[in-house]
Amino acid sequence: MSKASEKAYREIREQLLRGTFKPGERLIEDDLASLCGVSRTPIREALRRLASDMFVRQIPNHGTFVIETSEHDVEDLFELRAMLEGYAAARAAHRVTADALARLNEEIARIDRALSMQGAYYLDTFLDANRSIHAIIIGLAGSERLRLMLHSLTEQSVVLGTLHRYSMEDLKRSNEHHKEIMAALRAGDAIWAQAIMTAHIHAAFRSFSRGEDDAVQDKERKD
Amino acid sequence: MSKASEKAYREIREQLLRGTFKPGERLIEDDLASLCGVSRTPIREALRRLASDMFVRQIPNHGTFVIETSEHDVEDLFELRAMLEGYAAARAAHRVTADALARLNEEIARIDRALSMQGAYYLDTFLDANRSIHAIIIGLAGSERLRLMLHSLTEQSVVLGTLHRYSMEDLKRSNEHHKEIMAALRAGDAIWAQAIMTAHIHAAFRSFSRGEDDAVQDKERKD
DNA sequence: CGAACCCATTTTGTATACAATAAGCTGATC
DNA sequence: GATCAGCTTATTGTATACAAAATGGGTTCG
Repeated sequence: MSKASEKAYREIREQLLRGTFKPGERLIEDDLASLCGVSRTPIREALRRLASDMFVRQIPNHGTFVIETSEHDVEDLFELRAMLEGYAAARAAHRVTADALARLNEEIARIDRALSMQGAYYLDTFLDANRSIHAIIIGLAGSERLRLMLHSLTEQSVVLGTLHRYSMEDLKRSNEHHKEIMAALRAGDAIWAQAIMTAHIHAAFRSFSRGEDDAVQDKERKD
Repeated sequence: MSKASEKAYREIREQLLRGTFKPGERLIEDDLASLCGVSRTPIREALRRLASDMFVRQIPNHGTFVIETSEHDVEDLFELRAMLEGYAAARAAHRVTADALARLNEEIARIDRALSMQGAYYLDTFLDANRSIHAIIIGLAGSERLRLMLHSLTEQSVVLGTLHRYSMEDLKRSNEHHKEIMAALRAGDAIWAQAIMTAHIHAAFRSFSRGEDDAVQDKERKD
């Protein structure tokens, strides 16, 4: 945690996201240790964290392997996220505060500005503000367990490469959803909030799924 | 995992459930090591697992502490379980097999027999069969992620001492729910399955909550 | 020619030793 | 008398050494 363990976690995670370690590949603790410049002890801690994040899979006495992901997995992931975030939004509608609404409004405006200015880093701004928006809503739900579960799911969607696949149209619609979610929260309408949030996640999945079509066909042709 | 780590995990978990380690108490790795008869290395692995199970809370460079639980936590836990198991039941209705129905039927009958015979271990039988029933349904849902999340939640409800609080009436109603869930699955009716499963979990919560009333009132009087 | 067994090597699991950091306590100073 | 500094001790974090287990390859036997 304090230094070596955290460093190892970040480094291995980075390599996994970069694709240096391929799905199914076995990760040797000694190799990772020399790669990260630390001993095996913090490496083992890092691998355990990555396993609980479902980035890798550990088999006792056999080693740890990079997770192999399927199309079915992606759909599963989004469905769970849609359900849990919908639930979070419903709870948030009952517990929303003026301060939270103000913060949501600021983030939503930030996305609007970034998208209209068409600057170089509009996507980074979107991703950052989007993360904040969802964090605020999940925070309003007031369940640490729920927060952890959703954190795990969003982490997993990162490793599946579901980001950077959205068109400008997708991003604009996404932010319109944000505005509607905020309206539902302000109205204290839990069912509305839940429904629009569920739609929001499903729409994101379809955007991703559309962009992925070629790769899917390639994969399936091999079988 | 293989031996020492697993032993340490089970031993510490056992002590936590027994209440030997009190909520908020700090757990010293060295003490646990001598208690379990292993070195600190597997102890640290065990503590990490227990932390991801939310049995303990780890603060970097400060130590690990037994989780402190509140009434709000219990309600939160059951609400999440109700939602997730309801979702699992809905998915199960679409994917149910004849074999699974047969196994469900056997477990339900096992509970009926145990409850009607009033034997000494009817509660153990109930708990075991109940676990099987829920495992079968979650398995039918076909989502490893969902299975893991629910496993974590049920583990947590164990540490909160939510078992051994149910009356005979509660257990009988519970098994009637099981029968109705099975009927919904056989009919392939996802909405019915989801609704009755959600009710099933909420009923369990109210049973538990009722038995807990005195303790709750004591707690609240202090504030 | 194939399969199974045994040995060498690699890799994971555990123990111990060491380093770094935090908590507690004594004593000095204001 | 209280507070803060510095030291001592206790505890966590990391490295290394050792033990157990698994993989892989080669040989032998059917």
